[in-house]
Amino acid sequence: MGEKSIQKKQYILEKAKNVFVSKGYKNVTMKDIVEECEISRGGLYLYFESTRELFVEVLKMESQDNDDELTVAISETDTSADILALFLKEQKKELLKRKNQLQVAVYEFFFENYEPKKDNLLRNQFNQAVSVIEKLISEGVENGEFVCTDPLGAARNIMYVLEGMKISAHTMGITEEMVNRELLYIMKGLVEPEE
Amino acid sequence: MGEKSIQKKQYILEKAKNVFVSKGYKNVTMKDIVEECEISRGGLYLYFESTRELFVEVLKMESQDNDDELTVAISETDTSADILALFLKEQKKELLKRKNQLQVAVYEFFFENYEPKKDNLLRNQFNQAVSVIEKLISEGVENGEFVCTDPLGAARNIMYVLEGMKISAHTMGITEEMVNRELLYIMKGLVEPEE
Amino acid sequence: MGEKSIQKKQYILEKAKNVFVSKGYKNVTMKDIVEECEISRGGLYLYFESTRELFVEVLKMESQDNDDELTVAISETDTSADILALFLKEQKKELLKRKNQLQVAVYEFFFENYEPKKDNLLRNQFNQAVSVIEKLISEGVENGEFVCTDPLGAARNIMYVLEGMKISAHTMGITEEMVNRELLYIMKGLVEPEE
Amino acid sequence: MGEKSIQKKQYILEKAKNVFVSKGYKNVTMKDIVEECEISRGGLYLYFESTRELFVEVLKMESQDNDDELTVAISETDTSADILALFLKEQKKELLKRKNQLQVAVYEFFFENYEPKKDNLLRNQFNQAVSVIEKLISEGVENGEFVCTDPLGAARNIMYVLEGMKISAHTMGITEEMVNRELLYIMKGLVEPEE
DNA sequence: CATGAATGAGAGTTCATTCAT
DNA sequence: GATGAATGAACTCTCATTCAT
Repeated sequence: MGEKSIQKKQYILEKAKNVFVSKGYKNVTMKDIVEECEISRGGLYLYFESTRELFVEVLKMESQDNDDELTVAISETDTSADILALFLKEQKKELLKRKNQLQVAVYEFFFENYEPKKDNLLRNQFNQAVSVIEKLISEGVENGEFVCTDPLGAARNIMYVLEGMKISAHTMGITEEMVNRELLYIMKGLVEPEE
Repeated sequence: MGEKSIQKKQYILEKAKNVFVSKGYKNVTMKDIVEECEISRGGLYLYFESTRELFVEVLKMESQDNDDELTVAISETDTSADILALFLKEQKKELLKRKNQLQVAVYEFFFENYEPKKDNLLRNQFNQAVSVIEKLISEGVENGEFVCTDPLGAARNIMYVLEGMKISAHTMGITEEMVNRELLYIMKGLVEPEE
Repeated sequence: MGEKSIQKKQYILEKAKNVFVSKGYKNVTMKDIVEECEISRGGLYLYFESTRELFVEVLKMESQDNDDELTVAISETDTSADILALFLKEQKKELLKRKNQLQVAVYEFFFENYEPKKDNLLRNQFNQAVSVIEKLISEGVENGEFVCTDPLGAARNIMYVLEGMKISAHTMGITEEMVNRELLYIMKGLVEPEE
Repeated sequence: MGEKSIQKKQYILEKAKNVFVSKGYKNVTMKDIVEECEISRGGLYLYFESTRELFVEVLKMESQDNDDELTVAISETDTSADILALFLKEQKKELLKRKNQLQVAVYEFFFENYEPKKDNLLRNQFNQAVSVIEKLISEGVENGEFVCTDPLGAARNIMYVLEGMKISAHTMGITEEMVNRELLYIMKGLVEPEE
């Protein structure tokens, strides 16, 4: 497959992402993709043979993009608390933009394609985020910004709360106020330990 | 529709629940239901006109059943801490039984049928659970079992963690050990305040 | 079948007629009839076994009713010209009441059930009407009201024009003005012979 | 849709016409068309999405064909009376060929799709024919072939008689003799005015 | 007689997938 | 590589008709 083909593949993935964003995963048909891309039915099959394969590739593309963003952001900030705050702010932003994300499609995809044993992208991302947060909290404790006897536990707790809010946003709805309240509760737990 | 029909309707709902449990929501066709019930195509349409309607009814049935269970369980126990522990134990049990629950179907259904304004079953259940937990914590604080300056915040935090674990169970997998770890973290936050 | 049954049969036919009037012939299902009658599905089959049978009976009932009406009307009038005018006025009334007649159903029925050899209700009615008109014209000629050398031909011409207007009313539409114009043309041909 | 597709579309319309000719309009299903065309179910839907759309197209095709025929025929004849006679002869031919025409389907279609306000194909054809006949009669009067004080009225009368015979042919049956008789009556009215 | 639940055939429609060009 | 026509399986839904009660 020449360079030209790689560009076309990329083009298809961008268009496919739009479709998954607006229709989720299960609702998407090869026909939808073909129409969004304005290519021929047969043409699509030269590059991808199912919506599943398309979604996997879209996901790879996305996770690559996200990693890049995160790295960039972190490199521009200061203290641990600042970085954690920034991280949470990013999460909040994601949580609140409705109708504009791949999240539902991701859920639908993993419902069908959940693989406990093999590499699970979501789990890896989750664990990675836990590590980052744990490290931030530990550093924060060291330099006196945070008070916490179990940084790992706290990090996991934060991540599960975020996951909880993420799914809630799509099933029962969530407002900015609600997100703020939860994030504040978390931060208070780190800076103002209960006595 | 006489009494006999009501029984049949009930029968269909039981069978339909099985189907939703094993196939989720979106994958289910009227044909699936018909085959599980071993009735004729037209026969099913006498009672329900879409998988959507079937699912709504299954959900009503389930939430009724759950309310009953909860009430019964609570009436048999003692202190606030005990009740909270029992509640969490129940949640844990739910979390860990895989391939045996409606949860995925519920998610899929609410992705499609999310209604921000009107009565949202999931939100109502969530809020109800928050209230119960808040009350339990408050009572626990009063009788010295717990230490907590913000019972409502704590209750919400617990519920979001549970939601986070619930969705995680279906997308990245979760083990008993992981659940225990989280619940322990929560309980520790209530009984052993950080110093 | 007792008297009670005959009444019920009559009841069903009245209701069935409503359905045929509003939906034509081919669109009507046994279900439609059942719903209009508010009886059970099986109940209808005790009396009629198809929409075809129902329609045939409705038609018999109707043609009986029409004969009665015609007789009554004629007995109350005077000269031949008057009677012919009355007859045409009746036809005009029928022509112009849209959405309120069996005519479309009749057409649809005879399209499917046209029988050249056997007794054909429509042909009989047509021929009968031709005879009546012929007689009226002849009488009119005798008493100097009309001028016509071929009363039978004229009668047939009139009937075909009426048939033409009747079908036109349902396929291309017809207005009162248009009907008046045609009837006037016909009457002028009888009273003011071209020189 | 390339040239090839247009040919196929044409092919389907020809076959569909056969079906409409033999089964009328309402009785025809997409399956009937598919079988007549010997193509796949899905294949038909590539070109037409309903029997309604098919029929509309068949009708367009037919009316195009008819216009062509008429023009050709007229250009080859002489006097007004000759042309009128030719026209009536054509009508007679149409009237008498049973089981070989679209007429019943046309009626059924317009029963359902009668549009009083908008362009109504049948009305347009009717009016056009009236104009032609009127002109022929007028010309005939001018050159002494016909005697008629109201050419327009006569033209309309003729067309309604033709319509009447057309519908009668399908509901009560009509023979060549009957048609001849009516046409003769009409012609006599034009050439031998009553005294 | 009367009911209405139940059946199953059949119509409509959509798409994943193939394949000749 | 690319096209898009063609296929056929699968699903939804509706009714005529039957039959146990």
